[in-house]
Amino acid sequence: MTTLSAATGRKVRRATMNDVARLAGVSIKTVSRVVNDEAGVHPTTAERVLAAIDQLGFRRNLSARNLRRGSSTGTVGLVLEDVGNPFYSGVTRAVEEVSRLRGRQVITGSSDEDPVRERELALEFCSRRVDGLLIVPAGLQHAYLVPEMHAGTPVVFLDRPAGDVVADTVLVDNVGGTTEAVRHLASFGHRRIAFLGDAPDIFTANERLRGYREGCLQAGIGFHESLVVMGPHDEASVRKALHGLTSSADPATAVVTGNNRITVHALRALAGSAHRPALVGFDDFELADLLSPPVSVIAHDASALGKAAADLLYARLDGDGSPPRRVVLPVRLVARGSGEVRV
Amino acid sequence: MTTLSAATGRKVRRATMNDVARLAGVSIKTVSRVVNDEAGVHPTTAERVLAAIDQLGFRRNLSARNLRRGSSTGTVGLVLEDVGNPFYSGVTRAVEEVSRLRGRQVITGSSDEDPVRERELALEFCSRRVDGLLIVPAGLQHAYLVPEMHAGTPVVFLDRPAGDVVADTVLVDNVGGTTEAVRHLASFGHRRIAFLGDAPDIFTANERLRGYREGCLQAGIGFHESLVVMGPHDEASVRKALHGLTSSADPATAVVTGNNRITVHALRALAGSAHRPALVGFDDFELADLLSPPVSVIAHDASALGKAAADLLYARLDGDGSPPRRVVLPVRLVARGSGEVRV
DNA sequence: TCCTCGGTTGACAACGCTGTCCAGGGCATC
DNA sequence: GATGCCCTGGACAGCGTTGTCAACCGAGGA
Repeated sequence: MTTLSAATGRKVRRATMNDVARLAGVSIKTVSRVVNDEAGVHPTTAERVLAAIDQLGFRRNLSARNLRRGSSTGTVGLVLEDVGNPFYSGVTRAVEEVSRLRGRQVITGSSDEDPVRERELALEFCSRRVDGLLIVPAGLQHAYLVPEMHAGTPVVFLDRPAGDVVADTVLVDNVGGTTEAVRHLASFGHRRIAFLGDAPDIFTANERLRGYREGCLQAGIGFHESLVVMGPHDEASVRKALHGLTSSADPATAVVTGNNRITVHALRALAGSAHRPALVGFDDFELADLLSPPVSVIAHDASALGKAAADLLYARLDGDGSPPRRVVLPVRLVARGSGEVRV
Repeated sequence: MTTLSAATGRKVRRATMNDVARLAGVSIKTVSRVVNDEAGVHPTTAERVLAAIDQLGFRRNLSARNLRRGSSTGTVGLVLEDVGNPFYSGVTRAVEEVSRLRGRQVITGSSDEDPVRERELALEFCSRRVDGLLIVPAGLQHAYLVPEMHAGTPVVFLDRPAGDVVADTVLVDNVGGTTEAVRHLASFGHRRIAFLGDAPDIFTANERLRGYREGCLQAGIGFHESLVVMGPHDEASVRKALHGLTSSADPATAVVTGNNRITVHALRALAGSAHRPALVGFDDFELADLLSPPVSVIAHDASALGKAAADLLYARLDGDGSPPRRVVLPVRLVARGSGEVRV
């Protein structure tokens, strides 16, 4: 590979084993042996080789090595919505942690919830011959992965299931969590409980809506379409939705927010308002306990999600050939104050 | 490459161009031409090849391609302290963004502030022949990178300078920011302003301490060793330090915290306490505006940092051979309330 | 002295792909 | 009918590395 030297702007070529061999006056195979700590090299020879390596700044080319050995590339691909989102960076960290123990590197990419971009990323990773793929799916079409899976690249879906592919999947208990949130609020006397969710084509948003409905039914307060707003993303739309919900003739006295971003937008919208609805948010977030009132949440663990998915992937890489599994991680309600307000 | 098929547990081999060629009844070179959209293939032939590709689930092996072409691997390596930390995940996102436009993938790794781990990661990335390296340095020894840089791998240091290597570096104005924080507090009448910083062997911690001292001198309130505590990491030690500072005979009436983690620990320690010292924290963080009182901070932009570093790296990759640059990004004081309290 | 044996070392091919160069066939031109 | 050119397709080498196999060398035993 030739490239411009940062220091000099001169064209440079990285030293190869051949260069080292020439300089050390040995065959290339001997260099290979030294580099790979293989037995059967005379100490004196090894020393000469090491000196040459040092002098030339040689570093073994892993691509060539893997190509020749036909072995794994030692990488796994992680496609998520946004590496910058604290929730996903927790996932990333956990995946990295597990991968480090397995001696593998993680390549990440953000799909920004765009199915096309997801596909590009995943296939690009496959071209790089990652040993496995972890994907937070955007959209519902994943048939494009079938050839890859068939060719031996294990795929694990995180946080959401794939649309049209049977594969390992790790989810959190979206339905159970939201159900519990509603029942919790109802236990404090609330009967007009609103739900503010993400766009309904997102799996988790839909599941949480299901859980909300289920909670309403279980609490005996009925499910009212008018108390549901799906899709608001930014602060303005959340503010507007909240205003609509709490200022109607028969206003909502409590709100369940469908994810951490919506929760934060809602908190900002409600800041300083005179009478605030009770609130339980899906997803925990830092400092929730320091707000006033502290925010009650349905908590689940990004690292647990990442770890479970990575464990599953590595089990496949270890040869686990059992049928695809679906793991659902538990969530727990953390009562901090904002949800424990009587009507 | 052989591996176990996730679906069947059977050994599978990915199809190669050779397989495709055999199936389509053409030469391997013709397959290559089709795959690379090269001109000069009869449409009928191309169609036959594409059908074979489809049938076999062939996907070009990028490692082999890059090896043969001697071209870039299309990857850059990013070594930071912890991908899970929101600050760094903002950096990661920005790097990814810039890289995407340049058609490159990002490989990340967390050093956990461990120089040995940082070195392992960086050199592993070099073995993978990343086109460039972005490093948030841990420790002060980076001579190990000299052969790599000499071999043509550009390196940009982020957030902190390297110890013993002259290279491109992107920093934020640590000194200026802390100086401003102290002067700001002093302008509200504070004369006993404490500083709670990270371990002094971390560059940013040390710089911010310098800024603190400078601020004290500029404000004419003198620098008092007894008002400085460096090194506390966890909530317990921050709590202890704060208690010591605010309950002495001549207590601190204001505090500057040295980074976002310390700020958060301090806020937690101070929560519910009767009279709180004025506080300005280094690093902005989400929800700072929603706490009571809202937290004043020295803000700087993780994405700006990541973008600046990535831009610098890609300039080098584009052949920029000018002397190493040091970019210092501005910070700004965001007054939200916690720092605007009179003595 | 010859042979064997263990310890070292090297020649060579091949991993999957692409750049170079050449062959064959069809067509227009002379 | 011969010549030259374009179009299509293939043979071959080689990117940097490692697995295979064989060669060499000195020592020790028959």
